Amino acid sequence: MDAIVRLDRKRETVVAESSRITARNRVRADARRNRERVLVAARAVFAEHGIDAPMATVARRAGVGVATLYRHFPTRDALVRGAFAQQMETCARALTEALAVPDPWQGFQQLVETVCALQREERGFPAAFVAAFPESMSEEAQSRQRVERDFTTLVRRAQASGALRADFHPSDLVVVLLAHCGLVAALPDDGAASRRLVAYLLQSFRTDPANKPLPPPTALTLRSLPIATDSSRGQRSPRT
Amino acid sequence: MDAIVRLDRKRETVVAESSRITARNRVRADARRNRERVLVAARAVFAEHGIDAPMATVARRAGVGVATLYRHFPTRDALVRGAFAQQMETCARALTEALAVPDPWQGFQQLVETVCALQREERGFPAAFVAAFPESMSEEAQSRQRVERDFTTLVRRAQASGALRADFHPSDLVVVLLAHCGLVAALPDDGAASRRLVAYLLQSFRTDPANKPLPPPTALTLRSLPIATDSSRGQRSPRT
DNA sequence: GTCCAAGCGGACGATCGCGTCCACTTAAGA
DNA sequence: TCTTAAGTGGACGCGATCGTCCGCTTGGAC
Repeated sequence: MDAIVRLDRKRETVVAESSRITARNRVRADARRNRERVLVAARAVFAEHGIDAPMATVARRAGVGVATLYRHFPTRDALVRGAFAQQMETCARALTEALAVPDPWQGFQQLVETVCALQREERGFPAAFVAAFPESMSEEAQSRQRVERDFTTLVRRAQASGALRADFHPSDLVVVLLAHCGLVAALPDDGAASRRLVAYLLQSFRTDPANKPLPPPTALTLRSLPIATDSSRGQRSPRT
Repeated sequence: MDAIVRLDRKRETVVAESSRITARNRVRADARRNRERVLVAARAVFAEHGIDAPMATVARRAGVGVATLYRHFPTRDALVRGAFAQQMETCARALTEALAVPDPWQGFQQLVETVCALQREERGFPAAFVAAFPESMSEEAQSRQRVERDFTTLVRRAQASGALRADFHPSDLVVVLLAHCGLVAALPDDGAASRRLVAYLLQSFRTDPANKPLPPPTALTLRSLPIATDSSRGQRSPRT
């Protein structure tokens, strides 16, 4: 494998394509450490300045050079995906767990609440979730298809049990998640608004609206909104 | 008024401050025309590339120079506000009209649906709505206070009539609008998702869920999402 | 200890958007 | 028609971000 054309710059690519399998274990310790540092820094910076924050800011926060960052994550998308891979996996796992819950409605409810809680707790994750959707939720198309099939199964079961309204459509999950993403992205606060929205939506999904008490209302008024202050504006056009 | 200090550069400012009232009618015809052109172009460009689109793009689309644009709208915020002032006024008017509807629940429902329809139809407006919230919905703090008071009145009435659930809080309107903004911003499509969300929420706001049929579900699946395609990515990081 | 390539950092040129400045154009009153 | 200042356009300087390039450092095999 070493006899292949060595046009200097091509070298790296060739190695990457041909011998990554054998080199897997030969990744330098400092490289692995730096990669991890970058991911931690990326989550912090993205949470603070939004996922459009300058790559250099992430690098500085991580204590590495920009080149190091670009080597590990050639594009911003790759970095975003890397930074929130864990959260994405948790989402996927939540679905599996939901299917395992005996009462299908409880499973359904738990799934929605878990995913929304995840979005509300990790700042920057909602934006990443929305931006990377087609590729995300899992790495490959096949896996995505499985997620879809599993969720449909969950919906069918919950409807069969009589708890989930018959006209709920699996695509409504996307609607809920995107709306929720928008809400938490606009309101980086304690999550009261998020909880409130989720409670409302879950109630309207039930066949029998048992009318459980809602979580407490938010302190929002039309005039005392934390939006468009310097901090949240930074979400859109970040500075160093 | 002409005898005031004329330090060359100060001139414009002085005139603006002292004689704008008399000059109101003396605005040149071409200036007014250009202003209008800029507004039209701004709406088009914002709809296409998001409200972060380069100012130069708006100017080019309007067929004017950048200086002209900056003269009429010194900041991006001013331009955004100008571009969507009409929509903002429509929102405010919708509240007044909702109060005039005999059945308070119908008024409430109509208000939510009107505002959401507006957000869904004018691309770029949702982002402007969220970004400019504290200043928007009306020009002055006093006016904002009136909006808040009127909406609270509407809510009280609807609750007294028994149709709106007692634990609905006026701040929930903010929650609904922000969530809806997020949804339509993420999904620049035909509005099916928006209608679906609004219907769900309105149902969960009712005391007696008459369970009217929902609007048709969206065609969304977990894998065939129009998000993160080139067109919607342009919403976030616009190019010329 | 020696070696060497994987890995590293930071400088650098390119690109882009911003907002100002200034010389020119033109609307509109006399 | 003449005058004039309001209005215009585009070039330009500035600063920020991008992603690459290249010489140096260091992990780890021997």
